[in-house]
Amino acid sequence: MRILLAEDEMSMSKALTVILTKNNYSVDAVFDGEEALSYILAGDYDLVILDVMMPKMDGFEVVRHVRDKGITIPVMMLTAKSQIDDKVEGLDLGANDYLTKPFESRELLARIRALTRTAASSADNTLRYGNITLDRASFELKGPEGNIRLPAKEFQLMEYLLLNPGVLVSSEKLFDKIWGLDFDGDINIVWTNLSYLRRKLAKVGADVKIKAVRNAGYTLEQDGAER
Amino acid sequence: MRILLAEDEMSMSKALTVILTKNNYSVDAVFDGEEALSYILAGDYDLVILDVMMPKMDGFEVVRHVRDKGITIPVMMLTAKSQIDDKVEGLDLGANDYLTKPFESRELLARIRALTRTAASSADNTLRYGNITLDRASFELKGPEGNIRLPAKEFQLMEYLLLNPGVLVSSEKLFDKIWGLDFDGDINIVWTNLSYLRRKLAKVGADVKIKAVRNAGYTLEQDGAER
DNA sequence: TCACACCTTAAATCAACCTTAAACACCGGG
DNA sequence: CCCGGTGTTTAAGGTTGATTTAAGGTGTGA
Repeated sequence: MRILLAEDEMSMSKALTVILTKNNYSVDAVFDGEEALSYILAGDYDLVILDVMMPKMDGFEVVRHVRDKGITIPVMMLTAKSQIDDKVEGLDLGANDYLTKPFESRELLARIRALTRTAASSADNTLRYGNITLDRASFELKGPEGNIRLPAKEFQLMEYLLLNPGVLVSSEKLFDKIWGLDFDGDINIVWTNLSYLRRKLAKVGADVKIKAVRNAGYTLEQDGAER
Repeated sequence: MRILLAEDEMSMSKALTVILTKNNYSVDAVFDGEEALSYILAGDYDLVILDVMMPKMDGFEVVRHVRDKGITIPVMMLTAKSQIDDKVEGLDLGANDYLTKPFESRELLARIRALTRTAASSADNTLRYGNITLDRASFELKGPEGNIRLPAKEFQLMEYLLLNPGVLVSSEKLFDKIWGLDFDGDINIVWTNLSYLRRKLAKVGADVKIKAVRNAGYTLEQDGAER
């Protein structure tokens, strides 16, 4: 899951980045509204966290521009103010949620989960497909023959595939989604991590596999199940 | 816009109904959790507002059941309590938003707008002709007797022909279009790939064929159909 | 029936993808 | 502060399947 964090106050930005990263979100931090807007337009984020008060363009402005472009990405607004008028303004302009500082990290994380929840993800924060389960809280991959805790990159790969089961996903998509636009390594990194992930899928006795489609991408599919 | 309101306290329910109705929402009010669940499953609502504390089944339970059925309708939870733990629980169970009583109607309405703001668009990415279809996302050629994933070059040939059904296309045109002007191989390559493609068309039971016109090119035509 | 245009097949080549291992970076404990 | 462990990235060689080449085949019109 990729999150764009737009927060000009450095200590807050750092703290949030640490919290989010520890929870296996891949975070890009920007420090003013204009940067935020351009990153949103260019990048492929699952969520944007916007401070209301920022240099150059405030959070409200950013949201307005984003929505004007028809982009429906979930936006969470942060502010020190707690007046209802501000909340109403933010939500009317297209923010999906609103959090007032100070807040607890548990609440932040819970709200992020709520905002990024999709049809494929269940209420108890686990993803299932075939005989495997991915626990998004503990990052554990569970199968009939054991459980393994996945490292961040492999977790994100598995998560993305489980959110799109049976869908063909190009390796560039995975690359952008998990390593971000500014990572300048080789696409090879995707293959390597998929390889590690496959080994772990085998180890827990999964009946699903990550199938490569040459020149096209990957799909997660269940063993004896031809659609 | 249809809203299901599940709130057992009569005065609150009345008040909410008035507010929502005034704002052009059509509201169905129910007064316990079981009722709420059966209405959600039966009805076609754009949003559900759920009180946490209700007779027979509380709001958390209702959400859990709804999500277990794979229903992704936006849910807003209402509660008198304001502890973070409750918020976390509610959001984790699948609610999309959370509002603590008492609240101002402006905030309620703003949050409803945020939750029901939707944008969904999906382009149909398949080409059809005769009894075959070509899925441009998955590179699959589908016919009555089966599906085959086409390799890139054959796919491009098929795609070009399907975009110009019945039109006479010279082999030079295909050559330039697919292999590019700087490719210095033989025109033979087109014949080879057309040959492979024809075999696959036959395999999926297609009623269309690629007809060669001596000294002119090719046309895609349907079996017994002279246009 | 000859030449030309096109077809088919199979083998050779090439690119994409996989796997492994080693290098590197980071972090918590001693 | 150093050390070992964990996680991430780079690099290199292997495998597989797509692409291209090449060579022989078939049909058709002059």
